[in-house]
Amino acid sequence: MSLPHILLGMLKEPASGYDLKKRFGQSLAHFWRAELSQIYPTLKRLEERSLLDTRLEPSDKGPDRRVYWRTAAGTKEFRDWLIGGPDVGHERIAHLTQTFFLGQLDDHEQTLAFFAETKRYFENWLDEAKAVDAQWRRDDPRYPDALPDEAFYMQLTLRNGLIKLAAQVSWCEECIARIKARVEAQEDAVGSS
Amino acid sequence: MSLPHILLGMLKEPASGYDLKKRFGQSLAHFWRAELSQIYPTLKRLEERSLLDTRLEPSDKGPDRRVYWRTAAGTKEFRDWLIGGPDVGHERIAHLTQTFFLGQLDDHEQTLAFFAETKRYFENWLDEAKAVDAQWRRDDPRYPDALPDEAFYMQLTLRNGLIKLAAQVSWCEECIARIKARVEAQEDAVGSS
DNA sequence: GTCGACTATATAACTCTTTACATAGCCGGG
DNA sequence: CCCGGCTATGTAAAGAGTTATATAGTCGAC
Repeated sequence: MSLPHILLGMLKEPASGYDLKKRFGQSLAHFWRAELSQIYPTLKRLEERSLLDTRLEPSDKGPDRRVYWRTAAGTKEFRDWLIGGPDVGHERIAHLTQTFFLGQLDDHEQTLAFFAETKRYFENWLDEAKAVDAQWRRDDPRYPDALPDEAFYMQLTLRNGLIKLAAQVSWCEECIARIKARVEAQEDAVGSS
Repeated sequence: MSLPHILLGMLKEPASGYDLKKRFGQSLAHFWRAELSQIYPTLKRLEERSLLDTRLEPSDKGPDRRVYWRTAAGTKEFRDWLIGGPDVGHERIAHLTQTFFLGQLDDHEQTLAFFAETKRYFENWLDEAKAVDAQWRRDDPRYPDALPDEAFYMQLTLRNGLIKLAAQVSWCEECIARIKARVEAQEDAVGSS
């Protein structure tokens, strides 16, 4: 249920579907993704509900652009979404469903490879987040606590990434160490039997 | 794309759709949810693909139960899912999309309320996870590292919860402190102008 | 001059997911 | 005896989301 609200949030300034897709790619993409084929019909539906208004604009480097912006009703809907409290309780974390069943795999090399790859994934993402943090710090002397509101709250989402990704990496390290210890304990048991 | 694989994972032992829904409710529900209306057609499709086999069983306390279990092909499909590497990179975290846009809300009382509620949510969940941890420890002297494989990997998902939820709570605390500091800085600026 | 890359919008087909509804047997309480 | 709650299976409708495809203009490279 979030994409319509996210698009409303992004449409404080007028933009086309194509613009919005590009803006997703930057910071928002780390916690929400959307394809053009989902964005276009969603914008259309928001216009039908009078939460957005639209007009065609000529483009100097391609076909006409359909630009959307929030109506007063759209702004109200967006604010109600924010004021309505955090949208929590239905996260889906596929890699944990796999971890949950990993005991059905008898080969511990495969389970170690699973956690090694998971760790690599989170480490790469953490490095990326650290680079963004450093870049933003260089770009604005007010970083992070004296930034204007909009940038400040975006920085809070980046902080969430830094904290959570570090936690994930250390969880992976713990898993790997504990699995290795189990494997060694099993080998000892076999050796002494 | 995970529900079919999750159901295959749960169907190491035969079960009906109704059973599976109840099993979801216990530990798995924290990182994946599914309604009966999604489970039933998914089981049917898995049977059509010959990954499950089924038979009707009489029930002593209600209508007949349709019980499913994995075929050899189903077990292979399930193992391939686990071996295929972690399914990461398309998590969706709605409350961070809200945080991202919170700067568009001018009233800092509302943004503080947002983080207070987010913190409350994660704290409750963390308390629940700690209680499960303590219960499992009481129930089995092998807890946590000498458990049989299946229980051990489930414990790893619980550990993930304990680590990540603690990180989320401290992130919320940091956000609240930093927002309050900004509000005070703004009031000082107004007072001295 | 045409080919590939980028800009730009959109539909089709399919699966996933949620909410609501329909059906029906069993059981205990009032 | 009927009602509510639990067991049990399912369908309908709508929206969410992915992958593939179609169309078409601009621009630079070769």
